[in-house]
Amino acid sequence: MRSTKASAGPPLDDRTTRARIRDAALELFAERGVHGTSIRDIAGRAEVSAGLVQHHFGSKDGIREACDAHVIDTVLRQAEQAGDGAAASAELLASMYAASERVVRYLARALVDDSPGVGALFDRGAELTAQWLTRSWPERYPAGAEVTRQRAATMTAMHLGTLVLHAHLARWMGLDPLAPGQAHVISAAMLDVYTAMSDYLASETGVKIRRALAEYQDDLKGRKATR
Amino acid sequence: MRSTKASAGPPLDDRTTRARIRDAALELFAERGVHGTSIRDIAGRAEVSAGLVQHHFGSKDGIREACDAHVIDTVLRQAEQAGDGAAASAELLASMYAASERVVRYLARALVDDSPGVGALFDRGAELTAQWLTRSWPERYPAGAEVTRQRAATMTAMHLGTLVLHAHLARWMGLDPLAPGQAHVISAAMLDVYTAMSDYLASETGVKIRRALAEYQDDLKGRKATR
DNA sequence: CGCGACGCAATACGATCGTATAGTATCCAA
DNA sequence: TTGGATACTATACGATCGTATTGCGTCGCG
Repeated sequence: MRSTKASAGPPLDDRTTRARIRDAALELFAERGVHGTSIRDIAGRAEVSAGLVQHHFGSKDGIREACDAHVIDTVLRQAEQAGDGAAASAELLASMYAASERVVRYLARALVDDSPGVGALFDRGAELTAQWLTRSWPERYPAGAEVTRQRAATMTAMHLGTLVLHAHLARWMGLDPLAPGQAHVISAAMLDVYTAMSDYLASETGVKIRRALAEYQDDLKGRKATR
Repeated sequence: MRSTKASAGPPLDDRTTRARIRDAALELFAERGVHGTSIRDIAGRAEVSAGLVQHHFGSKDGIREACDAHVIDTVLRQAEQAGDGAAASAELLASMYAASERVVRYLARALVDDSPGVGALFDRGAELTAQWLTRSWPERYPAGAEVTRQRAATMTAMHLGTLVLHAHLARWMGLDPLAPGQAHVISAAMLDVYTAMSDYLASETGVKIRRALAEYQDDLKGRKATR
């Protein structure tokens, strides 16, 4: 049924009814979260019966796992192509934006909806960032050191923050950064923020702030050591 | 009942049973999201009956609004005290961490659970950041300009990203940045990331990247103008 | 003393949820 | 031709949800 008969052979996977259901789930999970979406909602958007959703994915958790798997597959595939050039996470993000809007929107929600699979994606991004830090400043960020892990994780969270909080950015900037072709706005803005902060930290005030924080941390470390 | 009789007169608000219910709601909403939390869950954690929750807040949406109002009140109160020194958002974040762990954890979830009230908090943070940008670089970030709005919103999202993604940071760094007394780890890491990126952007590669992006944006602008 | 107001629990209700089951149509292989 | 997968719909069931209702005890105040 549903004709088009397309190519002759194997169940190529995509654009099948199963894929349409999965895409509907991706969209609704991204919009309302997993808890806020019912199987009947998904069936409605995919224009099939609720029973069919269950037939293809077994359970609601099955749909979620299928969504996670599809997103992970897409992201990792893009990550390979993006190479490991400098600022890996920024490029990776950009290529993902271009790959599939649906996947990116789901990813943005899944990062705070604690899906175990998508959590591994954060880890992968943080790992790439850590490697980049070590490559750029080997003596400052040794591989595996605590400081390297902390900086890499924080930087990853900052970059992904612009993804996760896209709704607020859209409201405040008057344009949706997840809409097709708008990703560069965020990339440019992040780069510009780094540039501005670079100036700021070189200023008199910036030097003072850095020194104050360094002293505070030394103090903290000293107190911990003598405790 | 519940003795202590405390002060004589009016329902002073806090530590009343009503406040205990609200705190339980704050915790559960933060942990599982609004959709993932039932009124009976809240009643269970507050050790009261489900009917009492309804009696105090009217409906589930009423509880949510009460949580939002309490968080907004707490945050704004902290924002006043924190002054408007440099890097306002960082200081504001730090003082909030110290004020109430429960409030911060709820805020982290509410920022991606689209609560209208908490959305206004993002706006307030972005506005403070925009003002700081304009004060620091008046010619580069004029008040009200599009570039100022974009940079301020992006910077705010980057900083709040470390809040919203705290679970991933906790997993990757081996310590919960929202635990009492751990906020400085993120502050220090963010500052260090800015410092590192400052070095990077001054390097040969960094200059090349910035030039490439500038050309890309000029190209984009030109194409839009001649279209 | 009495009588509302309030804090609180218990129960009941309709709606909706995830899921199980039964049934129909279609198509490929023996 | 037939028979069993496969794709798909329809319906039903038990659990849980938000909410409304009712009732009980305990104050404060006339």
